[in-house]
Amino acid sequence: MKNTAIAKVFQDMADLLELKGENPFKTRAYQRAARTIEHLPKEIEIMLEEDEDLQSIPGVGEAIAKKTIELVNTGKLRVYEELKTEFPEGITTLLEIPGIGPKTAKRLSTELGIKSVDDLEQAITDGRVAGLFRLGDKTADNILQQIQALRRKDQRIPIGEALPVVEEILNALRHLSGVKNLTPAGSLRRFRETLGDIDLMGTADNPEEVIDAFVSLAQVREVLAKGPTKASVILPGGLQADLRMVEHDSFGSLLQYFTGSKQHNIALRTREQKRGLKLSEYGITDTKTNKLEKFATEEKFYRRLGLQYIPPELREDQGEIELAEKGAIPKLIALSDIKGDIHVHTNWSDGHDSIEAMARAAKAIGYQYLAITDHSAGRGIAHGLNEERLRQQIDEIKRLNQQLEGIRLLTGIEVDIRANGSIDLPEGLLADLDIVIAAIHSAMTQSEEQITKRILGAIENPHIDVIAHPTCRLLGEREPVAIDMEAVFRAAAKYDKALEINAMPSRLDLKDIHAYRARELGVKLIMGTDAHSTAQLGFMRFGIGVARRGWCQPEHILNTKPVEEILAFLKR
DNA sequence: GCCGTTTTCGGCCCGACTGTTTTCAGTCG
Repeated sequence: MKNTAIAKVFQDMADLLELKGENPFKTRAYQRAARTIEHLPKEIEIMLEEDEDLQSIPGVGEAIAKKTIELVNTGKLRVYEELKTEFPEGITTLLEIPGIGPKTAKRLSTELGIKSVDDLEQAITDGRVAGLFRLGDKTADNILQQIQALRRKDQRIPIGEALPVVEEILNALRHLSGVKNLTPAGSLRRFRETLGDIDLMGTADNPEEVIDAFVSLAQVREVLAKGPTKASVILPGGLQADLRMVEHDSFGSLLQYFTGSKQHNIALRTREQKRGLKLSEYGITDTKTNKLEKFATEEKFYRRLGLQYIPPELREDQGEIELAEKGAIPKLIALSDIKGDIHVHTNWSDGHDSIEAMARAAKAIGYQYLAITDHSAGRGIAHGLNEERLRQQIDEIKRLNQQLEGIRLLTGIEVDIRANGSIDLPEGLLADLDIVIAAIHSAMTQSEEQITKRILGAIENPHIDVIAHPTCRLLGEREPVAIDMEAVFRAAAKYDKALEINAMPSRLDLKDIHAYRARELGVKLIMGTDAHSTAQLGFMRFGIGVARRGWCQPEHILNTKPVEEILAFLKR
């Protein structure tokens, strides 16, 4: 059983225990374990194979470890099955409605027999909900509105869609006089791959003016709330954005608080509580003297706690606080470390721009090299290159390399791994290229065994250097294929092949925990944008976000290295 | 149910808002 499935059982157990009115700390223990397991870079199945102690996972103790083993071995959990029989099916779906917690859900279920969101909607319209003790018209109406909002609202939005909109907004507000520190917080600042909402914050001499400008922006569809220092609006796509303006001298603790993650902040506060310090968005209070200390920057906030600064991407309660204590936070990769892009398309296949335009754009970014990797002529891929056209392209690139100064083009291909595992270009031709990237573009519904076999075959192929987007997922559009990633990582390490972090924001494949695990196993990683136009070369920053969330340093990513070293790797 | 540079038992993050109430329970982030 995979980690995601295990996590789901424990999350569901937490919900049911909460409904049952169990000790809230027990409930929280299950929630914490669920969250940690969901984001664990290593599959628990693998941990057990290697005789690793599950209690080394933070938040997993004797009881949850035992239950986890039962789940992995039998595919079921006896206490969970029993717990489920105590409640009507579907009751936990009520908890997904904002404003409904365990107490209300339980009462709706026992007093009105509500089993689903549809039941609830009916009961509100009937007036039955407003008739309950301690619930009234207003509460019932709010719940109804939340139900409708939930139905309208799209799922979590990929960061690639949200970030450009947010930047437009911030740029529009930044030029107002007296504005400082305008920045995103929350999951956007931590660079999570999808976002539930947008948190923005800043300081200004005249905050009200900034709030006024914010709610009158062209992007704003609806203003939900507006006060002197805070406003909430709805952006296109149903995305909610909150702007909060604060005092200059307490900006640091506030930004820290609203950046989260919630788990990171809880861990931090629990730690400091024992030392007599109380942490909040306003600052740090000494519980003896009751004196509040304010912080203008996050750096000063962490320093006061005796901690090294923790980059937002690491704030997930995955061991970063312990490292910061020892001063051992890794120096994460930054966009400026990247020396070239190794995965782009041109108008020779399905890209928009010429090779030369791509080269000039890459040079303008400051890259030393750019690998041209158009599609091969595989089935279903628009204008893929056959043998003859690829030969022509190689000649064209050689010609351009003589002309262009300050940028080196590498010849390459994104070759298709066919459904039967074969490669759709002859090996002799692949041998003539600087870089060969292989990827799956078809037959994505095959079994885990078949897909994994296709990828492993490509890794073992001596002409192939890089595997691109192995899970083939498209955020919000296509689920990842069934694939044994642990086997992929181990084969890549064994055959010294690079795995791509595809920086296209709809892919981000490898994702954060994959990058983490691959790095842990010593797999070389490489960053490609998969750009189909000059503008898309800018996708690199999304890949950097994934790499940073995977705790990657420059040395873990091949294209932080100069062209000679990349070529040495490719020609090895 | 987890966890320990005060503890193997007795704690467990913090503050704010809302609606329904005569002082607060429930929920959220």
